[in-house]
Amino acid sequence: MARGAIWAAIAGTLAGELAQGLYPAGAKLPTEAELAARFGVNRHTVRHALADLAAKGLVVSRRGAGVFVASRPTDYAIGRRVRFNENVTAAGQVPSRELTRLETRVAAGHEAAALGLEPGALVQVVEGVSLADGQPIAMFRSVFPAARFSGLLDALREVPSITMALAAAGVDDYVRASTRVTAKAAKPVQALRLRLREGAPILRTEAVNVDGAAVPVEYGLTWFAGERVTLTLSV
Amino acid sequence: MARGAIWAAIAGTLAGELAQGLYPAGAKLPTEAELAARFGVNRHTVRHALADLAAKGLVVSRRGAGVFVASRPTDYAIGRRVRFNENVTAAGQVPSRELTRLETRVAAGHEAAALGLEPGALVQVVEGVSLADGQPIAMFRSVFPAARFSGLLDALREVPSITMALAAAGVDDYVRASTRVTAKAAKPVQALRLRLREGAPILRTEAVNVDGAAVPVEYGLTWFAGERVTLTLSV
DNA sequence: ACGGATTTGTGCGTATGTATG
DNA sequence: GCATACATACGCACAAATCCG
Repeated sequence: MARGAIWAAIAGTLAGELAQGLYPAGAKLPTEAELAARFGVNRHTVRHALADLAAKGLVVSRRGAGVFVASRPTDYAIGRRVRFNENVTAAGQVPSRELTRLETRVAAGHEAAALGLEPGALVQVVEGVSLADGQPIAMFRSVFPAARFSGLLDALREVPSITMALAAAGVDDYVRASTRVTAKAAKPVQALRLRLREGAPILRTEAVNVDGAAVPVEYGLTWFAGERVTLTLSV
Repeated sequence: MARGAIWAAIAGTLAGELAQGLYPAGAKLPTEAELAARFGVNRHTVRHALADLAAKGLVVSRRGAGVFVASRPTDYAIGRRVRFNENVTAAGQVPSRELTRLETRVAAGHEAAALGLEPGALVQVVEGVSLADGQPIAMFRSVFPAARFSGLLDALREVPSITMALAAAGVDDYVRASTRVTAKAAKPVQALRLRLREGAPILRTEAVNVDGAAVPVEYGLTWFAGERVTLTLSV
């Protein structure tokens, strides 16, 4: 700890305590004065450390109120190629997911249309929650043509990502063909799953992913916790 | 100027002078003490402004040496999927381009070979300069099979990127199949276009892009201003 | 090669402004 | 209105890296 600047050591200590979950997301940190006393340094030195953490997106400060644990990830890139795991790992977090439904059923009208299927065709449906460092980031529902991906549901139980399950089904690459983004208020069930209050802002994206031959492989709806995610639209 | 923090006003003033090209890339800014005297503020206030500029990637400071104008963009990702606009926008800059040539002609031997065409086949050729925030980043020459992309030149006049022009021609996705990188010295014409001195280092990349069916759609040469770009090879 | 001057980095102390609760 | 807490700004001092004669 001796080598390097004092502020860097303090920032590292605080970052460790944040990663450890000592302070829950949204919690208020001790005041700058208290932190200065704790580490035995001037308040400016604490501020330098906090500025570093703020630049990394770990904390957010509000004048007159305090310094709070940021709800990460701050940014979620939405481009032609979106991989949840890449977004999360790029933010230095650990991605995980919980599956809440796996089923094969008849496609709804808009699902069949989005996937270019005949009305009444069968589809595989997977629903679940995506988490970063254990905190819910988004709910998702993905719909796949059942005729092409017969073993997909089994694969999804085995591997940790949709990308890998599709790869096992022979789709080694896919791109986002279209995306629509709307803002909604959280319904009770959504608020429960995403650990939000009812009525909290939700970002809803609707996307169609296609393979290299432009054939639709997935029709996906995702509901992001608006307070924890900023969608970044690239191109 | 009165509203807002002093450091923010100073940062804005300096950012404007940088954007104006008052200091060339790589040049040394006045010392913190000099800037403090110029703006009539404490050195800490100048440091706050410089820290802000550094966070935005506009300047780089070296202890004992000084503060220097950053040569942006620092990184230019070269992967299987390269889109100039994505690289530039990811760096927080505004992409643009100037077309210097649009023509249809007989393919040269190496061009036909790269695109898998018969010798003597016709190709569409577009040449131009890519800029980020108005500063030249690279010269490019792209060659396309004329038989497949008859309306491409017209599309290129309409849309701001090659990716979009190809999309209009039915290629909604393409990947970089091969890339070769060499280093050259700027020739007089290149130095003029890229606003470099003659003999300045140039990074020359030669790439073949293919569509989802592995059919070549573009043979491209790009000459990057070596002093302003670092190519990052990924995958 | 060396040493002093220069320049940025770090840290403390103090004072005042401004938003919050 | 009042106390609290972060934001800004000034001043001083020394350390560390670089530069130059």
